[in-house]
Amino acid sequence: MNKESIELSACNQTERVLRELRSQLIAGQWPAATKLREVPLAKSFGISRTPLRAALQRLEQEGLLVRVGGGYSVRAFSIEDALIAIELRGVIEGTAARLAAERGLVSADLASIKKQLAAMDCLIAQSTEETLIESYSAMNTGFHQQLAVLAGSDMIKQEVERACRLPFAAPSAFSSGRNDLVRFKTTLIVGHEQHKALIQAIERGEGARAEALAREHARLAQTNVEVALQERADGSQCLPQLALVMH
Amino acid sequence: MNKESIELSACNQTERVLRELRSQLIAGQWPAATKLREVPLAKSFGISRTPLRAALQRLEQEGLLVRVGGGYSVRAFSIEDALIAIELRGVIEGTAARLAAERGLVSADLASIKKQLAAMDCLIAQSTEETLIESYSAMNTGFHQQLAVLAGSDMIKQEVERACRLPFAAPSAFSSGRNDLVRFKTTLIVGHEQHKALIQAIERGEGARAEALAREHARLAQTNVEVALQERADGSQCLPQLALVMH
DNA sequence: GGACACTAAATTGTATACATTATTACTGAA
DNA sequence: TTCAGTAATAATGTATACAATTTAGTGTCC
Repeated sequence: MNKESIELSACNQTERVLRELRSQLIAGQWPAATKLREVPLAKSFGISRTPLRAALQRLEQEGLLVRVGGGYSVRAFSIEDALIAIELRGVIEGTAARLAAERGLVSADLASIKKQLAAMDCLIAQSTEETLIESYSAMNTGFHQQLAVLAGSDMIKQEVERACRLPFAAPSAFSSGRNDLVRFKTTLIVGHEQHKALIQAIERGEGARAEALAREHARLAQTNVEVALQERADGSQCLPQLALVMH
Repeated sequence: MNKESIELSACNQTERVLRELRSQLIAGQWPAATKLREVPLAKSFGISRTPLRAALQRLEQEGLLVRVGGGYSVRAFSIEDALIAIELRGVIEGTAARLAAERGLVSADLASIKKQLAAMDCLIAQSTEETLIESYSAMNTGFHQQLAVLAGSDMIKQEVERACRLPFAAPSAFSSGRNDLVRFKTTLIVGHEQHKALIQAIERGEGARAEALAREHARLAQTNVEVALQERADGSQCLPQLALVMH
C-alpha cells in the first residue's frame, strides 16, 4: 500500500470511523434525535469503544451530534438552522474578504486567485452540461478556500473553514442534484460574476463592497436550499445534503 | 458532599482536568509551542490517559491547543490573532443583533434585557470604584449572553458563545486588571451607552445600525487589548488573559 | 389504581495492558 | 566528517476489563 492510499483511506481507526459516520449522518441514514449507543456502534464498525468515542466527540464539535445526558444523539436541524448556517458562512467569508481588501493583497495571492477565476471562466465556456456540475463544484470549493487565505490570517482561514463544515453551509452544496439544469446554469453564472466582482473589490481595497458581495453570494446558496426544500416537498427531487433537515 | 458542590467541582475526571488545564493555559503557565506529553500530564493530574485525551481533544477544539503530528502543542497567539478573534466576535454578535432587529423581539425578551440594562445603569451610578470592576464585568457577561438569545436561534446563540470562548475575545475580558481607573470608567461608560443604543436599534428594527454598533462595541475591547499590551511592554501591568499572547 | 422504592440491567466513565507508529541515537561505510 | 540505515526508545493509538452511574422494570405499600 503506497503512501497516498494510506492517506486517503485514513491511517487510524478514529479517522476512518469519523469519516464513515459523518457521511452516514449527512446522508440522513440516522433519523434525527436517535441516540447513538457506543457498544453496538463500535461493534458495527469492528472497532473498540476508545476510537469510536473520539470520533463521536469530534462529530459533536462539528455540530452533527449533540450531547444529551451522557451519550450522543443525532442533531435535528430545522430549515431555519440551515439558512442561518449559510448566513453565518456568508458573514464570516464577508469578513475575510473585507480584511483582505483593507490590508491589500500580496501579488502572488492575487495572481493565484485570478488564475483560478480564469480556469472557471474557461470551464463555463467549454464544458458540456453533464460534466459542468461536478467540475465546477470542485473549482468553486477551491476558490472559496483561496478566498479564506487572502485575509492573511490563519485564524480567519480556520474560522471560514469551520463555517463551511456544516453540510448545507459548504459553498459547493449548491451545485449538486439539481434537476433543473437551466436554473442551475443561471445560478452558476450569477455566482461566478459575483466571484469576479468580489475579487475586483478586494483588489481595489473596497472593503464594504467585498463584504456585501460575499454575503450576497452566500444567499444564492440560501435560495438553492429553499428551492431544494420545495422540490423535496413536491417529491420531484432531493439534495442528499438536505436529508438531515427536518420537515 | 451535596449536589451543587458536585456540580461545581465536576462530576467526572475529564471535566475536572479540562477546567484545570484550561485555566493553566490561560494563565500562561505553559509556554507557547510546548508539546504536551500524555503520560507525564496524566500522572501529574493523578488520572489515566483516557480522560486526559478527551480533555486535550476539547482544548484543541477550543483553540488553546493545536495538533502537531500526533500529539498536542500549546498554541501560540500573535497580537493579530487576538485582535482578529475580537473582530470576529463583534462580527458574529453583530449578526445576532441584526437578525434580532430584522425578525422583531418577543416582548418578554425585550423586557428582560431592558431590566438588565437598568440594573447596569444603577450599578454605574451607585457603586464605588473598587467594587465596580468585578460587578460590572459579571453583568456585562450576562448582557452579552442575553443578546445572543435575542436572534431567536439556538444556532446563533451557540456560535456567539463559541466566538467568546477565547480568553481575550470574551466580552468581559476588557474589565479586569486595569491600573488606570479613570480610563477604565470612561471605557465602561462608553460601552454602556453602546449597549443602550444597540438595544434601541434592535427594538426599532434598525438592523444595519444594530450590527454596526455591536461591531464597534467589540472594538472597544480591541483598544483595551492594545492598551494592555502597551502596559505589558512598559512593565506597568499585565492582563492575565494576555499571558498567552506572544510579544 | 397509583406512587414509591429497590433491584437488575444496560450504558457510560476510567484504568491499564498491549500494538503501532514516530523519533532519536548510534553504528557503519562512503 | 557526513550521510544512511537500523535498532532502541518513547510516544501515541487501540483493545479490553472494570467501576460508577443512570435507567428500566418489578414489586409492594398506600
